Amino acid sequence: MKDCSQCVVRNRAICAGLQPDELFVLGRLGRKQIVKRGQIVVWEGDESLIVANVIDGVLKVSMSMADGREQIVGVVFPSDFIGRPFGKDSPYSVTALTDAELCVFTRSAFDGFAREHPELEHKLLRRTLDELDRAREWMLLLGKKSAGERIATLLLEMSTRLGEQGCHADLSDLNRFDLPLDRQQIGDLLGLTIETVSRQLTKLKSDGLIDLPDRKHVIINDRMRLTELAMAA
Amino acid sequence: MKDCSQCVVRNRAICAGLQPDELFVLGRLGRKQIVKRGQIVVWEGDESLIVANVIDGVLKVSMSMADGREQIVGVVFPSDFIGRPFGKDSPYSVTALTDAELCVFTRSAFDGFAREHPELEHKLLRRTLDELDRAREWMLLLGKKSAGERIATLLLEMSTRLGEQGCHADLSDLNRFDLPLDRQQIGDLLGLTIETVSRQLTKLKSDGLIDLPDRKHVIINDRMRLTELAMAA
DNA sequence: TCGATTGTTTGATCGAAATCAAAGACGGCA
DNA sequence: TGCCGTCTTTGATTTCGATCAAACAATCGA
Repeated sequence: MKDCSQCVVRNRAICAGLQPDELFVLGRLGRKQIVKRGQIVVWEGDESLIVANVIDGVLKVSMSMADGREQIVGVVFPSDFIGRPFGKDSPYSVTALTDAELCVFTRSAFDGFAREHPELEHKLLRRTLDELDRAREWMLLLGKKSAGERIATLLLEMSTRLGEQGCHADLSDLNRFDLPLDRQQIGDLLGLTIETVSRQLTKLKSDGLIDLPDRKHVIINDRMRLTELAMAA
Repeated sequence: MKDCSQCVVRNRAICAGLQPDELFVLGRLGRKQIVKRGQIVVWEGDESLIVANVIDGVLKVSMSMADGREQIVGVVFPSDFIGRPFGKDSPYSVTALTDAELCVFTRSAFDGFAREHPELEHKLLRRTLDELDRAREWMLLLGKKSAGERIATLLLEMSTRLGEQGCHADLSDLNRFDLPLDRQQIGDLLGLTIETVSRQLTKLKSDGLIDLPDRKHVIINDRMRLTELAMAA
């Protein structure tokens, strides 16, 4: 890594808050890596060799069964952390959903550095606690919500997660975004089939809650009704 | 807390590894609390006021929707940690499934102590990473597994989690245990109804994979076939 | 610009689990 | 010991989403 002080996720990633000299040492351990859409960065079941900060792009975290059924268990955005520190194997795969840019560390080097820098471990702990909250929220969705509720929840979640990225002075943009997932991936995230995803999206559109100008682009017209739907209020 | 050095979860809880003087300080911050089966320890949506180590008993972590649908998002055993540190509100409830004994801290006191003791935060981080792995494994179950696969997975998971508790020289006991959950709670954990849970358990019994001498007691007769079922091998 | 490939929508049918309903078994307590 | 309330099992029916099938739309390379 050339110069962490210039990093676009400098103030949001877990390295934020490190002293300049610490940041320099960490920078020497990491290297920037470009990955193409579809590329697998971490393999489920393999030894956990690397961890990384996401600089740009969106990636999925997924687990699968012997017969190929796959569940997406996390979606990762710029400034988020990926990989499984402090563990022998990675229980999940990480795959780029868009072209992406990562700041990659060998796990052993990262683990060592982290153990010597409590501030970094603290940041990682907070992030992991947040990720656990999100995973549990998703368990509620997968265990109890109907197809319509799941789609509504996804759209709102994507709106906010993507919105956290740009620092909008203007929040109106929250209602327009591009889904980084295709229909199959939405299904794998929501525990639904591609057909059900398509039908539910079409229904939301014909009910006027959203518009779908093209495959990826979503416009939320009625955030309130969408929220009611998502929470079954 | 009188004396942490006598604590039954001394070597397994996150306080393990602290120096005697540190343990003394932490001990002054905590107090032992007995809770009865069914008692709610943490309320979903409320300010996160307390965290605790589980000394004895089993508790559930759950989230619910406005209309009452409930999903159990975690089951907690002795030496596990409960509550949401470093966060304003608790996004989930914690309820005792059996009579239980806790070592309770106010969240603010715990947060403060943790920030000053990197070794404790490191233990908590590892535990949170493990819990996240488990949550994601459960997302795969909720999103993709059939009712039969879910029940098989649950029985094996309970067998190992409960087995980690006692330090069995004799491992044969792993195949006999008491479920700390009733049928409704099993349903809330697996995303199934009580009737489906009952039918699937009856099926496993009539197929000879398990025995059910009474409501709570489970005997695993054929762990291998049960494992195949759980993983759809 | 065309044609092939991939991704999406729409329609028809099926099936696993939910729901509705009732009987049965257990456990606690007088 | 016997009764009552709760939990569990079993049976009948329905439903939501899966599966099967085909048309349609978008994207890309030649």
